Amino acid sequence: MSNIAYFPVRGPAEDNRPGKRERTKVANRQAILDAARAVFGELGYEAATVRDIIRRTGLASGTFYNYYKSKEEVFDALADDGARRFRPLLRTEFEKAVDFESFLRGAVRAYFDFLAAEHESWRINRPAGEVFPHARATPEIQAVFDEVHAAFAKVLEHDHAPAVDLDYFAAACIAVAREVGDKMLERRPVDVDGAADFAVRMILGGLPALPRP
Amino acid sequence: MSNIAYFPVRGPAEDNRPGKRERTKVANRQAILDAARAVFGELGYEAATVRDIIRRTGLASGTFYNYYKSKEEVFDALADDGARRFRPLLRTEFEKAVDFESFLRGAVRAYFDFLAAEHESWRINRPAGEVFPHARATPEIQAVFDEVHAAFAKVLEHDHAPAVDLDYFAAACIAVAREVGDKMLERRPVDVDGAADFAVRMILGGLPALPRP
DNA sequence: AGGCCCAGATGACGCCCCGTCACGATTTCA
DNA sequence: TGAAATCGTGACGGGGCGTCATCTGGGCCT
Repeated sequence: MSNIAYFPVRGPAEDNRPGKRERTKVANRQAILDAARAVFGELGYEAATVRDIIRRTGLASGTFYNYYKSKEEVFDALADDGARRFRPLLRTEFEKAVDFESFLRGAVRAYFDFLAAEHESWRINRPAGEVFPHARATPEIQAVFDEVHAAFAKVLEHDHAPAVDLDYFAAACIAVAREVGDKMLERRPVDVDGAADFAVRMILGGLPALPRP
Repeated sequence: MSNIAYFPVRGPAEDNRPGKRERTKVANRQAILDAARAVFGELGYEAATVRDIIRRTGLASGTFYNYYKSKEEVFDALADDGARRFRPLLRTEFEKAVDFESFLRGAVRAYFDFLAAEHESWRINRPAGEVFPHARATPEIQAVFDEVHAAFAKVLEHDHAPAVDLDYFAAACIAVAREVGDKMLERRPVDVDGAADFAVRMILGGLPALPRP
């Protein structure tokens, strides 16, 4: 053996790759998240257990609790993840928008596209009838709601639109988008355009403005 | 003591009161339901256990399972109970209605009144943030949805209104009513009139028709 | 009234899942 | 290289779940 010891040389391009500890940590966290998505998809939320999730990763049961406190927390992390990925799309629509109508149309369209895409990674083999607790108000989801609320306020003000009860209005819009979005996913083929058109007209003009099929 | 023994005489008005067996059965079922309502109110749905419920009744744990299969089933029974009590109110509104607008107004108003009344018996001491699985599609709740759907179809046809995508439309209306109703309950004082007015205008005319506060 | 029968109340039991913790392996740092 | 820190591990106690053998008392007959 050379008596010149080997030391990893860090060149000018500093190797800022985290150490092994850190790498396995993020890998484990991600593995648990992936396993959880799969298990929730196959067994449904209620039936899934922490051990079902951790078993799929090959890790020990105790390890799960180094990353998440409970099944609920993992689920919330998945939900947060979705919300976190959606937020930039929403922001883009806000920046593109020139008035309330264009913002609404863009945002609904973005949401429905997002829904359709996510749909694939979830509905693998879900027991019929079970409903995921979509409504969980995780921090990131709440942030999305707040952002919608704020965007509505700004855009409506810019339009010199008459003041409305924003709390009710934003809630109603989100409700319409959610429900029509859900129904959209149940139809074959999935018609994002049609559903988005419906939701936008519903919000902008109510019953008289709806498309006639 | 008189030597003329006392025998309860069953007159022509036959005593068809059920026997003691049957009476304790309905009493137990009701006791479990009441206890469940209280426990769900105090601990929230997730934290509540079958034993919390049965303990409050003084019955043995096994007895619970003579009446309901699980915590879920008891919760669904409570939800069904609410839906079953609401259905006649909805039907009354349908019979009173002369056109779509009057039906919608009556139905929304009835629902919000119902919500405000039920509110009392539930929000006793609920842990903040937890959301009940309102969305559970129990048979009775599904029946209410179907009835709204059917009523919409009949009333709109009677109005000679242009055909719309009833599935989307009914879902959107229910979503608006639910969400605005929820928000209504969070405000002090609870303003049923204002909330109903908002929801009805939202559905009938969308954003431009909303009241300006 | 007395006796038989069975619906249904009872609670102990075994099962499974939960969350913890003491231990050991591996990485990091001096 | 050795000490210290970090984190994976799986056994364990705790507790809720749903069942079942047993017991109790109401219904019904003679």
